[in-house]
Amino acid sequence: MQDGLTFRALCAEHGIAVTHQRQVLYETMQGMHGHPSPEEVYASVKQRIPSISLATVYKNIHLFVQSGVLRELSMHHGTLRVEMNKDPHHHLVCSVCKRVTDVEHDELGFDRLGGDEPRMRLASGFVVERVSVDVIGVCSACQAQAN
Amino acid sequence: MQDGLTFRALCAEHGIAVTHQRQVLYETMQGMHGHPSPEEVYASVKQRIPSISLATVYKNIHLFVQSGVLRELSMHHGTLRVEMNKDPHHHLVCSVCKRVTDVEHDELGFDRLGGDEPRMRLASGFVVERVSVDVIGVCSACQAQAN
DNA sequence: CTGATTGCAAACGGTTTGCAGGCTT
DNA sequence: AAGCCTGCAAACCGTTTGCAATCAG
Repeated sequence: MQDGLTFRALCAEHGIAVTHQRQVLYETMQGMHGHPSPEEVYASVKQRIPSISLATVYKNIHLFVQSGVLRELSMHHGTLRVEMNKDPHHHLVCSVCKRVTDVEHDELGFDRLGGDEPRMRLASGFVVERVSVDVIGVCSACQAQAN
Repeated sequence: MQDGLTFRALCAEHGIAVTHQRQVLYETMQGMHGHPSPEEVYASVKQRIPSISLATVYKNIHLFVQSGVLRELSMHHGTLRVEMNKDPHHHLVCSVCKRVTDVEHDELGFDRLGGDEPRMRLASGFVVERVSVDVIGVCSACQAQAN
């Protein structure tokens, strides 16, 4: 099965050990769309490995992210979320139901946003209240400490 | 004292009752800069009302935000943060120390970001890893339900 | 064989809730 | 007087940790 080979290669590439739970975890997550929470991932993986523990899910999600196996992750509505969409995109966060939906960069029309028209409506029907931009990186203080 | 008048007016305007702890809470928060967490606000308010409880701080922060007395709030590093900066701005989040710093829109130079140069450095020395844009608003499903 | 990884259970930190007494309107 | 607001303590939820047994390299 080629998935097996792929995962072995991935692990070798990133210098982490191949365990059964890691492989199943990885495959399961690849099959999930959106922004699954650890609990959701756990529930899904449990179908294939009923004995797996939530702690293992957490440990390995962190490992995947640290080692670069998983692309990125974002903190939304207070729980850890993993980003499954590998294409460049942004997020629509509903202030009522808190659901997070992806949008392509182009659909946003940034040239019209950010100014003085807070109530614009996107093609999807989403009414924009405000735009929050987070620039993630390393501050100069932490760069200095890194030596 | 004019602060008292201002706060009374604010409460009337937003239809909430005036209590001593609310007033002190509000004044204290106005005097804080950055993105204080409830614990930080609590510690600060405690200096003027030693008997205040953390639960009251939480309840009132939520009330302030709900009723519009406080401008906006953002969820960063998993804890509730209140936005004290009323000017339009964005956030620099350090991926190492997690500290959040404000940036004016202009300093970001969006025209150069978002493309294929992930490692640009801002004037402040902050090295950009990625940009995360959240568009907050109401999705069409929730608009339909609001009737 | 040695060290990393697992599963469990207990600890943890931030947040919320139920309740009895006190305060605002 | 009626009801909202407070402070306390317990509950809660998502996440982390310590540990002994097990597994990968």
